[in-house]
Amino acid sequence: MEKYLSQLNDAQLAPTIQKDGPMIVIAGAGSGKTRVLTYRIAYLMSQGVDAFNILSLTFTNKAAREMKGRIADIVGDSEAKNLWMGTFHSVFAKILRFEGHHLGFPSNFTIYDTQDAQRLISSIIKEMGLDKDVYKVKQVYGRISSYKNSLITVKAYFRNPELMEADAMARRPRLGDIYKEYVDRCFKAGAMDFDDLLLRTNELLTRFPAVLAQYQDRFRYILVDEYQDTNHSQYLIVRALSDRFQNICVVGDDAQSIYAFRGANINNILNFQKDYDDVKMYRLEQNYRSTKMIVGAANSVIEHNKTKLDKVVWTANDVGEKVIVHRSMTDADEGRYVASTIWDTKMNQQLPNSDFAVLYRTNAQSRAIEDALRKRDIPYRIYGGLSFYQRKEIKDVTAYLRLILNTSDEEALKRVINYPARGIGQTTVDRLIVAANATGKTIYDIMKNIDNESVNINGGTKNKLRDFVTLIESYKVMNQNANAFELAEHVAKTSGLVRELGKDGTPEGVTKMDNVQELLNGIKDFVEGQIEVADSTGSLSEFLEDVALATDLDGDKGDPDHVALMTIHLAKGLEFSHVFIVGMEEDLFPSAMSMNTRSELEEERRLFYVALTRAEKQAYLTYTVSRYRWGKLIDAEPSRFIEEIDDEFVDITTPLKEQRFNPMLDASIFDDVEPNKVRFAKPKSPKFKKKETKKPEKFQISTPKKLKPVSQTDTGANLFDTKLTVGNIVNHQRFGRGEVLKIEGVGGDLKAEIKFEGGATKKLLLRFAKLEIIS
DNA sequence: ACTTAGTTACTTTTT
DNA sequence: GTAACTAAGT
Repeated sequence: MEKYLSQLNDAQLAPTIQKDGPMIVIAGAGSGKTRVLTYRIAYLMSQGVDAFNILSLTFTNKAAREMKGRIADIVGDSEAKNLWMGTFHSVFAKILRFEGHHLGFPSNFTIYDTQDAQRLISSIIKEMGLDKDVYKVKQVYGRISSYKNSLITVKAYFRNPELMEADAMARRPRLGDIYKEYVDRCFKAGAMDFDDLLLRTNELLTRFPAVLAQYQDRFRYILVDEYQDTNHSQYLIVRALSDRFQNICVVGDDAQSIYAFRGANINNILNFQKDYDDVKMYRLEQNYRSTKMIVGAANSVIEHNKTKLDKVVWTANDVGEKVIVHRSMTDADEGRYVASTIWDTKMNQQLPNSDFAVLYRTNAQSRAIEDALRKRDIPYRIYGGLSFYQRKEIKDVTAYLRLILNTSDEEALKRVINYPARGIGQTTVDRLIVAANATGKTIYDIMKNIDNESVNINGGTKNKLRDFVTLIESYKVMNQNANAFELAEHVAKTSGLVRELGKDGTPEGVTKMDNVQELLNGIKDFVEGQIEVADSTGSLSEFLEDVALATDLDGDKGDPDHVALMTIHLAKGLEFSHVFIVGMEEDLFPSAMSMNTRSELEEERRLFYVALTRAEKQAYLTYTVSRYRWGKLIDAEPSRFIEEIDDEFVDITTPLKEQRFNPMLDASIFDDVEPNKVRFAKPKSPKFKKKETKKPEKFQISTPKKLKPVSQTDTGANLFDTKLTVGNIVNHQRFGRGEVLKIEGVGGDLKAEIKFEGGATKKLLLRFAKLEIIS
């Protein structure tokens, strides 16, 4: 242990070896907080604390796994295995499996992901006969989620006139009723959503003092990482569990709080000292990660925030290079700049691809970067976005598995009852739901007893329902003996799912089939891997729990030498030698939706701070003059954050305020094309060049708004009067090669029907589709 | 009950 | 620029 402790500086050592009592570590970016946490746990164990008595909560499963690995290196595998380590959600899901029966939940309860939850809310809104344009599913879900995070239960909601009034004012007086129905239905389905995992834990600990006492006694030492991102619900759990021994160590950085939008409460970290007696506070301010330039730039940015703790991050590292700011004309140019800079840098300095990361504010920005990297043959990987487990074909398979474990799972049932199609339509399902709601039974129970139920369903359909129940029952029997992989494979084959996907010969269909195969492989790996793990049985339910709480960051397979593409949120906690932060534009970063209040803007700024501090050696900021967004070309303005960096830390290669590219002033090349419809992605069209020198006078006499709208026909003809004819072989970026079968429509509505290799026939708007004519 | 065409919202971030 | 959802037609 001495050997490890000697690796720490004085500031890191102090919190590491404070064994008992409440403490908070304010850890600046790159200051070695993970090291403090891991060594502290190892230290506790070396001081005789039993691993069983330590609970360590992290922000991602990946962080937990890595930390556990590092501790295992110090104290040995077998000891490290006994640590409770994971995200709030995964740890308390596990506890709820044991204790949920106190609350009336079965141990095999389902975890509803966001999609399941929103579907249920959507059907409730429909059943209640409410206007879906007033009660927007996402907004309703958001409200309910924030209530749960603030521990406002249905009861509490109806006791609080202010909340009810607020919803009534927002033209949603029935919100409380939806909330109530949603909670009831989840309960009946034996399901918890993400927020429930925390809310129900709170309920458990509050209502059952004996249970609380048991876990208080068990978790004598509690450590919480990324404390700045905890919400009220998580805060209360930590409070309750640590109340007896008060051996609580929280680590965080208020400057990196970026999850307020999902209920994280920055006050948890700002007020920690008031919550416990005699709190020891430590600060880690020396940054070991970045150059002086990057640290200086980041510090000067965060200075603009009003709400923050006093902390000065400094570094003894080299001065390094200034942050480079680069302007591009369009998002495609931006991608090219990023790709060519990566290429040049890695060639000149002999660096691996994995030294580079491209960070963006929104997932939608990844496409332009991807295209550019692909053209340069630079290996990359996109993190986040739609996770593997959220894809339709994967959710369909897991829905069968969920239903086998928990036939009350309403969302799983609705998903698969008629997929693949077996003649059970919406009407039948609606009637079953009505019957279920009226009797208090689950839909599955109604189906099982269909002969004795008074439902208005005809004999033929009843037979189909019986067949479905028989199918599921046969799976349940199999589940008693087979392992998760055998069962999943059997289900995929016999349910007709695989047959259904096999019929679809399109590239997408093939991909889907591959994905299902990958899922099955994953289950196989899981089953085999779990045999060695002591507290695991390799059961189907365990696999599904992993799936429900998995994120894309978790699995990292394939060639490790790739450029990483991800959102800034996802990049928190990671570091790269060279970091590109793209889309540094007003309305994008800071996001247009986060500029209404100071606190929202400050969160965006912290996000920028997080992005900058990911870089070890070099940070690049790029912005465009106009960007293709929502299928349209939008003018962009450099982000205010660029100017907030002190001049001494940045190298602005192109002045920010230079006359921006304006199609109206400089658009002779586009002739009479309507300016906001101009698409730069087609510069090869011969018409563009031909008209470059013609008719500038049109623009001198018209302002953009008064400009007579050009008819669709003209626009289309100018832009897309390519040589595309029936019979051409074309290449599409995503769909691959195909043959043009038909061309229809006029002008901007010009469509081509293309039969792609593999059999898919698609109608594409030529205005949007990027087609390359091969022959 | 299934198929097709049309519409919409997505594009702020995620356990 | 598309996927997912909805409404109308068969």
